[in-house]
Amino acid sequence: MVNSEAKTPRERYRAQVRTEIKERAWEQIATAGASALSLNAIAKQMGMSGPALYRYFGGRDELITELVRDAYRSLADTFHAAAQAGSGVTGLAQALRGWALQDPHRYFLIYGTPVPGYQAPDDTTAISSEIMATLLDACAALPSDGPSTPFDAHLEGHRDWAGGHPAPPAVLHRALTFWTRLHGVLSLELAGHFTGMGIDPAQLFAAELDDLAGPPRG
Amino acid sequence: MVNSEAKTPRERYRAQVRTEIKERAWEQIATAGASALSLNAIAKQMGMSGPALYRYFGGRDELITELVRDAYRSLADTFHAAAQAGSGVTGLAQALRGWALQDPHRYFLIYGTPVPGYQAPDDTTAISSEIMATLLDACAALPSDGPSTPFDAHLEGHRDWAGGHPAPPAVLHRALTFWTRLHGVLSLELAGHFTGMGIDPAQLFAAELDDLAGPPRG
DNA sequence: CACCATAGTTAGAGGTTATCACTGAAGTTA
DNA sequence: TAACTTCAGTGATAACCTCTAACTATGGTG
Repeated sequence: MVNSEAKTPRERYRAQVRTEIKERAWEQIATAGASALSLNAIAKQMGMSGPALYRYFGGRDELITELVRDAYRSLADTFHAAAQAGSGVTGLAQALRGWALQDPHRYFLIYGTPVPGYQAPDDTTAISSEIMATLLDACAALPSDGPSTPFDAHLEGHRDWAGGHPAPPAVLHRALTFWTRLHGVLSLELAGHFTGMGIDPAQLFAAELDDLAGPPRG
Repeated sequence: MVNSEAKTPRERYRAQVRTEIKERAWEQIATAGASALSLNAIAKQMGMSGPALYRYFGGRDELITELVRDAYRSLADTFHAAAQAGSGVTGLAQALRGWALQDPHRYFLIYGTPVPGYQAPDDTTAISSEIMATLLDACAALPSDGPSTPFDAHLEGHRDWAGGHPAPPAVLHRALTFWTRLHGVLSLELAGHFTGMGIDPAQLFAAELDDLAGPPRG
């Protein structure tokens, strides 16, 4: 018998209830944000009473941690798929934006305001570097490169985060700015800071992407 | 008698208590984040009992709104001071970073994950455009300019947010990217996404700033 | 001094997370 | 089949939270 999946019926049931709880949690997060996530409400919605959920999750924080993990996993999968589609960094960027717009609260759960005491568990940083790896691959495939900047020199000495990826500093730099710039536009868009301004976030995003994927800056 | 300030002793007292409440609220936000702000705790800390605070603020939301307003005001003042110091966009950028690092939660209160039901009152958007105006002034003083991009054309038709500032689209574009790019680096830094990576956020920020203030991109 | 607007109080409704002791049912073993 | 063990779900309870309502007491003002 295979150890990994579907062992005892009890475990099957347990896993099913766990995923249903998470589904309800996602619904709740999608409508009201992570701060409004209520174990009580989820329990009531599932027809059972409050403390029952503590059989499945140690508490609110543990549930949120699990959701963060799932969100990271989802983004990593999206990135992998986009990378395999082979449309380079622009494909990755569009995949990122699509993923973010599909559920803004999920994006904020990862990249938004950090919750007070919470800190990401180790495996999320593993998934995070997985994401970074596919981004680095895409950036390495771009035509390189402009003059070396002082920051490139700094990166030469601090490339641990790249997980041993054999890319020149300029590529690391590009991946980093890809991340920060697109996050800059995206997070402001999702937070609604452009709504009152009348400008089109998609075009601003595209402009940043053009500047990123196009010219090796000089 | 002057209408504007220090009228009756009661109003003086009232204003004093209001500011003390806000001070405590800021302390609380600085340590535990905005989501953990508790009127009850503030009241207890001030030696009075819960509901007393409702004489001074309509509720939690109204207090937070006030804090958001103050945060905007503080940032606008910081920007004005930096602009008057006359060190251009780099001065503005450094002022922004210093202001953000001085109290990260205050930054997130403005530019972080939007709180569920809350939406900014009108006057905060007024302050926001005040900030944008000084940024536009600084950007207009930069040497211009590269080739016109498609997004510049879009901005030509959507420049309402600039509040009638007489700047060419390229300058509007630059101000916008100044905002989004620096916010990208800054928000990720404040959220701690660089801590495990070993890179220096200050240098990444500086690199983005160089790219922004230096070459009219091509 | 008398009056009254208002600051602050307690009580309470309704919400939350979380722990505890208990019940009852399901699965396991003799 | 009968006995036993494990565990899901329960209600009660504690300790918080926001916010409303009614009441008291005090300070400023006619």
